[in-house]
Amino acid sequence: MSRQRAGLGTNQEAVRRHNLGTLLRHVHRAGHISRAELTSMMGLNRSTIAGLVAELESLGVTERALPVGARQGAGRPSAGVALADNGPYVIAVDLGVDRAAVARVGLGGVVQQRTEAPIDGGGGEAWQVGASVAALIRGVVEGAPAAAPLVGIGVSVPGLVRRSDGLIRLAPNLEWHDVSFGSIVLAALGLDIPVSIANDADLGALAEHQRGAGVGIDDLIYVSGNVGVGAGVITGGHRLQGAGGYAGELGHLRFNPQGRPCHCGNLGCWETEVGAHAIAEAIHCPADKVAQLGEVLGGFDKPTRELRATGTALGHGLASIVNAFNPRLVVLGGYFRSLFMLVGAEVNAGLADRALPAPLESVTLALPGLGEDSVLLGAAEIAFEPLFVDPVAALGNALVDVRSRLAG
Amino acid sequence: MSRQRAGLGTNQEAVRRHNLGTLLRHVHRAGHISRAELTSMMGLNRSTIAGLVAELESLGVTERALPVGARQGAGRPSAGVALADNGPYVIAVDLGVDRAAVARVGLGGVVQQRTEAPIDGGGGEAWQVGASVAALIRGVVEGAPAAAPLVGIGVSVPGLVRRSDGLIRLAPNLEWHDVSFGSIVLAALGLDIPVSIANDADLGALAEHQRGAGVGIDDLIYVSGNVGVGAGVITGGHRLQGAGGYAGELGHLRFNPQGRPCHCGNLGCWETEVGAHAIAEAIHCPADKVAQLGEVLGGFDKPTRELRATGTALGHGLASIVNAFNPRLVVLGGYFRSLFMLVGAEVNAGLADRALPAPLESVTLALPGLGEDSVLLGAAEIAFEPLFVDPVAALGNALVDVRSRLAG
DNA sequence: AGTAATTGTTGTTCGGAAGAACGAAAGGCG
DNA sequence: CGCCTTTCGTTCTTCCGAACAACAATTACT
Repeated sequence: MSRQRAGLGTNQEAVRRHNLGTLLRHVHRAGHISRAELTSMMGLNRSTIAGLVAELESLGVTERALPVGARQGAGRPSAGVALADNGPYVIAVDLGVDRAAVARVGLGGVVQQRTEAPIDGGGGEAWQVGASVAALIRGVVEGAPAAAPLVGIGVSVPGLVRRSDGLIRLAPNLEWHDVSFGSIVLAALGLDIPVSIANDADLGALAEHQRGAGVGIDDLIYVSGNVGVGAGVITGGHRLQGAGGYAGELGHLRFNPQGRPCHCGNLGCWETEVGAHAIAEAIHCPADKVAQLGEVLGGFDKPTRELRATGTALGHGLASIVNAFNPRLVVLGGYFRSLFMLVGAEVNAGLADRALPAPLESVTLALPGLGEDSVLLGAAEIAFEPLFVDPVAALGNALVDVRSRLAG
Repeated sequence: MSRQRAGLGTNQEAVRRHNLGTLLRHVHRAGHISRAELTSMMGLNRSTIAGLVAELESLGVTERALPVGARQGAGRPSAGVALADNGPYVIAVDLGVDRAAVARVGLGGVVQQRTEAPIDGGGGEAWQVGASVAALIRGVVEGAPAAAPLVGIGVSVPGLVRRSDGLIRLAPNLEWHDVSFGSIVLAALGLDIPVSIANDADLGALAEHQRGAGVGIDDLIYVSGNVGVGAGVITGGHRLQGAGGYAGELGHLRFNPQGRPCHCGNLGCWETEVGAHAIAEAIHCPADKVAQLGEVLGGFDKPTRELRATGTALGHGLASIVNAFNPRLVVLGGYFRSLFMLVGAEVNAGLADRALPAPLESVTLALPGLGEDSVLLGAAEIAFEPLFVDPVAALGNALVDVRSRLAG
């Protein structure tokens, strides 16, 4: 779950910090869990768990709950650990091509409040979008209890995000270059809290791994069809980020060097065959509907010949991906969801035809288990992350009574 | 450095185990290191380090050494921690297409003894190869001090290895399917010790990361030209294995669908353009020399036009890889080493032409820092791994006086 | 009702990291 | 050359927190 900083020893405080964070991670994952389960899962003593739970309760994060329902055999029922009302929450932002979604999300991945608004995709300046997003954030923060601490903001962006500082290097469909969106939003809000920014497909992968179609699966890929084609990779239970954070740009895998020109400057990238513009052209979809390609595809009840060919191309590209990453699961998000429901047979056939036998035999293609909210929940996850690394410190940095601060 | 099992808490013994293992890992990496450096790197107290070092000394793993040379400023010089003679060692096996190399490797990656012998690549049955390898192992074990404990055996294989049990699923150039090579070697030796088996490119990546061109670089790829084309990926400092352990099969990325047939059944895999057979054909190298393609290429002093085209194709393929994984370093091993020395300009140009700007700007192509021994040292690394996870337990399982056991 | 099984609670033990005090070994300086 | 400063090893003590033991609480089963 956690990857330690290399080479460090474990000192006394680190033990407590890690155990407290791990316990909270379990509660976050399960929502409602018994102390007995925590004891067996964490491999610690009953009394140790009791101490940790007591600390979380005194921090206002969890509260004692009734025993969790189904039991087997005799014995005293184990007390439940549940998430507190007025517990910590985060703001999740999903920046799409034509709209921004903002939600207040509590522990357990509970969407407490949600709004969205159209944004000016093409020529919209970043500060304008930032102002719109800030307004949406104000809206969802209004509804939060004053006592609840705000841990941070997580933002999903359809583009390349530098992991060292969250700078948006390139978001082709927003036409952004080197935008420090975190600073923009914080300035518009007048707040100073941690902002985590990441690529939309990466966050889709994270969310599907945590609470979607990929629960318990430590090697999965979320392939996102969202005008451009991107992917998020979870390997060994961790996000594959790469040196700069740009890993997963699978839309620009070489696919057909005799193919069409891609906006990246090359010929025949995979995206030129299975990207939104290519599909829109194949089904004679008007250009202004490309951003809603998922809905358009959902309107089909039978695949056309062109769509079947696209499905095969999708499968062929996935074969390269399966060979390279050997995932157990590939989740098809964005408009690929609708496409896969139409031409799943062709996709699977194309994959089976081109992948190596060994990696092929253990892989499954699946639809997202969280529907459209994958990415938003992923944004919430990265915002929560500091809380699981060091609960006490993260709560110390969190903001309480955000509403009045926003007013002032 | 170490990835904990997910969800577990840290109990008392785990702390000591982790600290002892981490300290030993540092000594293994540096070879000779001062206690003061260990104190600052691990973030623990002086007295704690002293206790850990004392335990390692009593285990016979390290011994007290003179202060490490260069110092700055005043103060008492810090005692050195050095590797003990008669310390633990492993057997590393590198199974090539036409020869097997076997070495006795001590902590610090010190090759203490090394042999190799030709093996019957094409039709050689696995048990025959296993017998040859066992004989080589007997040879290098002969030279070991009787008191030194043997921790395990690490084996590198040019093929797909299942990570759950080390089964060799497919080694095309050995013509092996589903071979349990570990059991075969152990049976031939009459011993029972841990055997770790992995793909050659994976181990090359590991070794270059640990002590080669990629020291300190947590995101790198080792691309191996070794008849077939494979790759090992280190991401976030850890091996990218995938669900079954087959990740990194980049030789079968789709490259040119109008291209030549590949032995995997598809058309135009990258391997059909930059694989050994393709290159051999391009330079009119006789078929029986393909296994020595590296040496053959080393004989060129000027690239031919065909080789320059191959270099460009290599660069184009690497562009897809750089887009997908965003490494900071790509190490070109096997015959790619010789090829890169000849046509490095074309490779770099091909890469720069096709990769996305963001991942491109931070990536470097490099030659292996360990030459031909990358893979062998990687095999030693995986054999040592249990020692760093739990030194006391691993030494408890290790064999002492192996020579007499082999005789009996 | 009685027993076995499981868990919460409380007080104690114990392992090991941290900290303080002191001596040892170097460099720098007059 | 002696003294001071700096840094480190050594030893002893402290302290944190996980483990453990004993007992009470709560269920299922007979």
